[in-house]
Parts: sequence; structure tokens; C-alpha cells
Amino acid sequence: MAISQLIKDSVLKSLEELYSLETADKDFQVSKTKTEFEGDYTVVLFSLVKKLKKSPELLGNELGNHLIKNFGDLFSGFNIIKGFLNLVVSDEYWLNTLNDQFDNANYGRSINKMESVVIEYSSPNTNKPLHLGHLRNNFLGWSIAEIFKANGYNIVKTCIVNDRGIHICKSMIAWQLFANGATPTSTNTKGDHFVGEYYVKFNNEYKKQVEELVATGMEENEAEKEAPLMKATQEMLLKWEQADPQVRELWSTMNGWVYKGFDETYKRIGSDFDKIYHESETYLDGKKYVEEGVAKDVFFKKEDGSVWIDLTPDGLDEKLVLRKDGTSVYITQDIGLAQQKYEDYKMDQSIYVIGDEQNYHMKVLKLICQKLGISYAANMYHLSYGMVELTSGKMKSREGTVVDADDLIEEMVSDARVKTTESGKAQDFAPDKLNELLEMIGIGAMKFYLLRVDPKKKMIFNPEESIDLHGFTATAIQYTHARIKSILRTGKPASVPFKQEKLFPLEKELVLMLEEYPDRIGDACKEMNPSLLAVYIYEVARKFNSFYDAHSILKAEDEPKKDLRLRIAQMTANIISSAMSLLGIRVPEKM
RNA sequence: GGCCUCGUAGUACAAUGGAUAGUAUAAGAGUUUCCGAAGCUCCAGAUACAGGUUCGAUUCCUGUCGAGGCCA
Repeated sequence: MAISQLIKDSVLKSLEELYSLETADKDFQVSKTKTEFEGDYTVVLFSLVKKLKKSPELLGNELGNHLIKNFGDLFSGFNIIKGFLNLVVSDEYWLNTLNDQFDNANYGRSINKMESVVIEYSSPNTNKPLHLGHLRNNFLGWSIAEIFKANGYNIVKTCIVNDRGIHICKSMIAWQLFANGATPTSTNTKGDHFVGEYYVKFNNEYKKQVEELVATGMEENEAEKEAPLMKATQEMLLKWEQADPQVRELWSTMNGWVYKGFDETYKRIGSDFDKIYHESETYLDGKKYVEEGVAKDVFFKKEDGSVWIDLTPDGLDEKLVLRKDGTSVYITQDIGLAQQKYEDYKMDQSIYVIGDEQNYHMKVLKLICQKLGISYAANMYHLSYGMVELTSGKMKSREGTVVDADDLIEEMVSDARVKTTESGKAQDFAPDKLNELLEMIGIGAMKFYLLRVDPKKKMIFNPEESIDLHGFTATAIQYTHARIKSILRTGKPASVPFKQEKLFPLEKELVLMLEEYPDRIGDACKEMNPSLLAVYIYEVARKFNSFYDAHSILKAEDEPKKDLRLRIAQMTANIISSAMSLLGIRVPEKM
């Protein structure tokens, strides 16, 4: 059991024994002691002071003495400053932790909650390649899945591919008109980029047509409807819906190109899915639930035949769920897919990794599902993340300021090459090993940069800063890991630990942080926030570096110290490797 | 217009209502006869504004100003 929990339990027990306090009244905080004070963990007494009507000093002293007397194996001292009871945890406890845990490879993974969670993320469109925003989504989704697994949940990773609709037809029309039969192979272009070019081509040509029509005196919004390209696209969408064989064949060919391109990118960034849903197969499913909803009076029909739900009692608006012509809107499809996922997986919880511009939409979706009586609706969670903006402002596809995912990955990896060459390291690496290392560094840096901030907040992507390999970066952590591994190639902890007496401050501070790791995995899961792990593991690496700088490991004062420090090093390396893997980042043995 | 976010050092990010508001970068000063200097050590620098709630507010409430998003 973690020390934080042991402290809570021992304080609870003491409060009961000293003052027979009711359980309900025993709320108090335990936190890590600030570095400027003596102690390891601090009990904040203010809330108890009020209830017990004792002065902080008296209460602190009584509680502290009781803890020392009854839990002497845990605590070796205490002090009170204002309403803060600072507890010193005994070295014995840290030494035991080190002996038991130094080579654990499965932190937090032992508990099986038997609960299943579906996580939907990535969810691309098949008319253009992935961009920077998709990367944040993918990294978040993948990492959250790993973090849930580490907390004992059964995870299903899903993806809904937006593979039909007017925007897909635009690329198809443009390809028909302008490609002269070119293919990704004939042009040596990655499939998703190839199709994306025709989407751009469509927009450019369409714009020209609109301008020409406006020049003849037509109103702009009419010109937008009347432009031949738009008419052709509408017609194609209709044919697609009627399952016209030629249109469907072109559609599946072009989507095939895109998937091939996506697969390459997903593979490179280490993203994968257990189940991929296609909108083309699910977009009609929602309608029957709308009918059921009407029968249950959850929805109502207006005179024109459109179907709505009244969410004003919940502080929201009336929301359209089916158009008057009987066609679905986005939310109709989402209801259908939610049901489909439940039929497939009977999950207890459903997480959607979607940008925060959908906050309102997802709120509505959850409410509707609850009103429809869907069992897991209460456990639908929108993992909402903020937009990734550039130093120059928002990414806008129309202005060509979108950062392409593949370009960015390539830039990161090639920069890793430059920096590694400059440093003079990895000179003895075989070419394939070097490439593997550079992928680890470049892609790791990018993942860490996007995961180290609170997902809910929008963030600014600074290209120059993102390829920095110093400071709060994956590279610095990877370096620490490689350095430890280098030491461990020379020395190994003894099979039976030497008897230890006392820990130096830096030794203790580091072990204290390492001991917290399972708690941190738990926090990251509860908060659905990988940045907590990123911050934590960077702090661990930094603390190790200070420790390493202050104390020699292989040339320690004596054998017991050497063994102790090798154990600390081993445990640090294991936890770095573990935590980074939960972020989807690999760590090298050498770099 | 209605609803929802967010305003913290030059810049980018932290801080379950708790102690002197942390970290990284950029700027300044050190640190390689010694386990890997992509490191370590020191030094500076910030809570948009005005009220309120309380032992205590970056955090909660109200208003102002500013940025972004969603809905037509």
C-alpha cells in the first residue's frame, strides 16, 4: 500500500483513538511537504481544528505524538508550523520500498476492475491527410487507453471514419475532372496526400466558378449553388446514396488510397484500433432510435414532419434530430453509433476523444442518450481537448496554415538527426539502429510536447520550441534513462540487499517520488489526463540527475551504499520506461 | 444576440481552497583530470482589473475589460 494511504489510515485511526471522532467528520488533507520545511508528508489541520476546538499546536502535538508512539515503523519525527503537521517518514520505510519494488515491472497493473471501457479517438475524414490537431487527438486517445489498462480496465479502442458525404464527393469529382487517371503509385504520392490534393483542387476550381458567375451578375449564395462543380458534386452524392456501382467503385478506390496513407502514419506514430467503424455503414442506424424516441415521447414531431427534442428544462435548446425530409443530422448518426458500440461491446463506460468545439454537441448527445434510457449514458464522457494553435494564430485550411502530420513527423525526426550528429553521440550505431533511435527521439519529442499540457486547454504549437531537446522534453527523460542503463551495464544490485542505516536527502527525495508512481497512474486515470504523468516523470528524471550529480553510484562510499544506489537507479529506469510507455513514448538503452 | 471556455514572468506551461505562486525556455554567473555536460548549481523575473465569500483565494461568486469556441 502506498505511503499516502498509510498516512491517511494511521491519522484516521489516531483521531478515533484520541478523540473518538465520527468517520464523517474526519476529512483532512495529506500532501507532500514543501521542500523548504522539514518532513515528507503534511497533514493540514485546519478543518480538524474547527471540529475539535483545539489550537493547531495542541492538536498537532497530540496527533504527532500518538502517531510516533503507535506507528513508529512509519514515522520518525514531526513538527508543527501554523496549522500544518509535517511528518517525517522513517528511512526504514523507504529502504523497504526500495528492496521490494526496485525491479517491479508491473506498477499498478495487478488490479483487474472487470470493467470495460470503449475509447473512441482519431476519427479522420477520408478527404485529406492528418494534421497537427489529429496528432493531439491520437496521442491523447492512445495514452488514455494505456493509462486505463494500467488501472485494470478492459479497453476497446475504436475509431469512426468519416468516409462519406459531400466533402468526400468533392475530391472524387476533382479527380474525375482533373487527374487524367493519375494514381498515388503513378505520381509516387502518399495516398492520403494524393486525395487531399484533389480536395484542394476542387475548392480552387469551385472558387473560380463562383467568381465567374458573380461576375455575370449572380448573387454570391446563388452562385455557390449554381456552380457546375457543386451541382456535379450534389449529383454524385445522390448517386452514392443510391449505391450507383460506378460511383461506389471510384469511392472505394479513392478511400482505399487514403487508408493506405493513414495506415502508414498510424504505424509510424504507434496508433492503433481494435475496431474501426465507417460512417458509410452506420449513418442510417440512428433513425430507428428516433422513431422509438418519438413513441416514448422523448422526441416530438413538428407540423412539417421534422423531429425535435426539447432540452430547455436542462438549460439547453430545442435540438433537431431528424430533418423534415426524413434525413439524419449528425446527432442522429451519433445516437446510432452509440447504440451500435453498446451492442458490440456492452461497455460500462464510453469515452469520446473529440475537440472542444463539440462541447455543446456532446452534452446534447449524452442528454439524449440518457433520456432514451441507454444504460451506460451516465458514463459517457467527452474527453474534450483544446485546439492546437500556431504562434502565428489558428490553423486554417483555407489559408494553407495547416500543419501536416507527416511533414511535422519528418521534420522532428530529421531534426533529431541533426542534433544527434552535432552532439557526437551515437557514432557507433549501425544505420538501422540509428534510424530507430531517431524515430524514438523525434516522435517522442513531439508526443511529449503535445501531451505535457492539460488536454482541456488549448495550446500553442511553437515549431522551434517543439524540436528543442533540452528542458521539459521527452529527450531529456530518454537521456536520463540511457544514462542509467549505461551504469547498470557495469553494476547490478545484489541479489540480497545489504543492511542500510540512513539515506541522504537526495536519495530519500528520489525514492519518495518513485514510491508515488502507482498513485500517479491512478490520478492520471481519474482525471483522464496524461499530462500528470508527463510532469511527474520529468520531475523524477530531474531528481535523478541531481542525485546522480551529488552521489557516485559505482564508486559509492561502501558496498551497501553502492547496492542501495544501484537499486534506486534500477527503480528509476523501470519507472521512466513504464511511465513513458503509458504516454506512447519509447526509451532507448543507449543514445 | 444567447450559451460555454480561458486571461499567471519576455515566451510556453504548472499549482484537489493551504505555507514564501512552481517548471521550462530566452537573459546573466558558474560547473568536465572522477559512473554519459542532451546534465548539474546559482541568479533574476508573473496571478488582467474592481468588489465579495473565509482562518486562508491563481482557484469559489458578481461585475468590467480582453481572447477563443458553439448556436443560428
